[in-house]
Amino acid sequence: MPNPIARKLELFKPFSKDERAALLRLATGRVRQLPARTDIIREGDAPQSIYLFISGWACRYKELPDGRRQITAFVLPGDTCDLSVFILGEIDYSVSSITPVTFAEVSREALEEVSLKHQHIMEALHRENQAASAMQREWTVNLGQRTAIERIAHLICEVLLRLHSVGLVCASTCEWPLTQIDLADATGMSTVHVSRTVTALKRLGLITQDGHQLTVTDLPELMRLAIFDSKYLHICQKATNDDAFIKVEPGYA
Amino acid sequence: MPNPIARKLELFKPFSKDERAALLRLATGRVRQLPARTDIIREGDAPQSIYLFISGWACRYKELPDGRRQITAFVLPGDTCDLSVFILGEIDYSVSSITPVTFAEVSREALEEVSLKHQHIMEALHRENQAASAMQREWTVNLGQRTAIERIAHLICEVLLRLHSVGLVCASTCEWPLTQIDLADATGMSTVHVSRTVTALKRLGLITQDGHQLTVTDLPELMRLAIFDSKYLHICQKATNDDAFIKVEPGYA
DNA sequence: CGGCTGCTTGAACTTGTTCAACAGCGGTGG
DNA sequence: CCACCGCTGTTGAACAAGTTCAAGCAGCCG
Repeated sequence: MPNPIARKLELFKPFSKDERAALLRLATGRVRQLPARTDIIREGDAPQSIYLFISGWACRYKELPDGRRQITAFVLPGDTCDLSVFILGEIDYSVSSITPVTFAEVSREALEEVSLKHQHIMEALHRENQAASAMQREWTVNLGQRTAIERIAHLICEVLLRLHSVGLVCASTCEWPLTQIDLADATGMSTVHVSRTVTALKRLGLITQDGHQLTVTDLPELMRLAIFDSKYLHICQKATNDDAFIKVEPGYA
Repeated sequence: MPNPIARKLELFKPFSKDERAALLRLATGRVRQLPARTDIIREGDAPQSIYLFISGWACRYKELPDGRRQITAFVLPGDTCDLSVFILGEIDYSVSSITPVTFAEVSREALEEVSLKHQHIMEALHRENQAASAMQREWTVNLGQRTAIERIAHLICEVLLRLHSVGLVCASTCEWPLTQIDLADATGMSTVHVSRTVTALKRLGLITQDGHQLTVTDLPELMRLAIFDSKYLHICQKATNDDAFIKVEPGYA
């Protein structure tokens, strides 16, 4: 599999050979591995690096002092985390691995050096960052306006398309390491209701699960149910042609 | 009143005389006024300018095709909207005025020119942008984890502190142009329940309303109820000393 | 004055939560 | 190898939170 970071950052605009090489150097420099369910960043940290995620799933979350926990985003291969450190200083959320993860650490200095020489790489990182903001807005809509089944369906659509954009979906099937507890924390629902809702999606013939694999058996209908409009992901269409099983409709309709 | 844009952008790091002058030039260049309840940006637009809000309230929102509407942020004096245009191209949300608003339009060219000459201004704009992302994350938490009364309380705390940071709060009182419909769209609740919840906050002696003015009569208790931690706003502490009536506790506790 | 919009209140209803019991599975240790 | 344990997911039943429907009221503007 090609490096998901290059793949993801190139979605909008292909890199030159030079740029790709520079990016690869970044992504193979200080590579770290962590086991599943381990904190990578804790709220209040002020890390001196950004992270480029190479493999595995993680999540960003915030906790209330009484233990309530909201997952605010999933971090998938090819994602970066998080450019804002250098701008805001202190971080107001935590990041934790869900599966074992590997990621590259890029120091502020390394990043600055690259940004001088390779403007396009910096631009791509900023675009990635803004796309993450757009996702955050859509999550706000998801929690505020959608019903339980719409929420879960929407989340599945989002993850599937994002995984697809980095080549991690095959025949509408992808890894699915999320527990229903994760799903509950991401959608603001109780685990009990998540269970019932996922069951409902299966009974509707929209998804099936086999171990840690999830298959979307009727993506158009899942997207319709979720009122899913992929525009907010800002993923270039070109990427979605690799896999004949995914056809992203322009707009809802 | 001093220009809220300079005031807001300077919260983190004061500008030089030169920079302040340049910013003022931007903010007094192409100034536009719009009446209340008017769209400023529509989803799908690709504006060639960013907006610096000088006076009045606006909101960012997204609509589902069936009419459900989620306000994802309030835009207050001193806020900018939205740097990401130039990075992502097409915009995935709408912005609409709530009161009559005045704002300055800054073209891409003007911005690029300033960014070359006045690095600090650009940095401040980026910081503002990242702070908006942090707010969006907190809104996700608000909708996902907090109960009705906590949500409304949290929203009031946020707006009060933000207004305070640009000098628009006096003796714990501020303008409050939001209808309960706005509040409902922002918190994902029905207007009926917003009404009951606001009434509850009044009965608890935490807030009072007089026409379009809102007074927070017990901010510490409101913050406690809301489980409000101001850190996510990334507002410098210094700003909050101007008004003796507001004391932001560090952390919840 | 009349009509509109926004706010309030009651009552019935819906959605999702909580509590509780249990099943399945994988890992660990005897 | 089996017994046991903890974790995850499932299901039922009672319950709570928030919605919907409906009516009425207050304030504002023309």
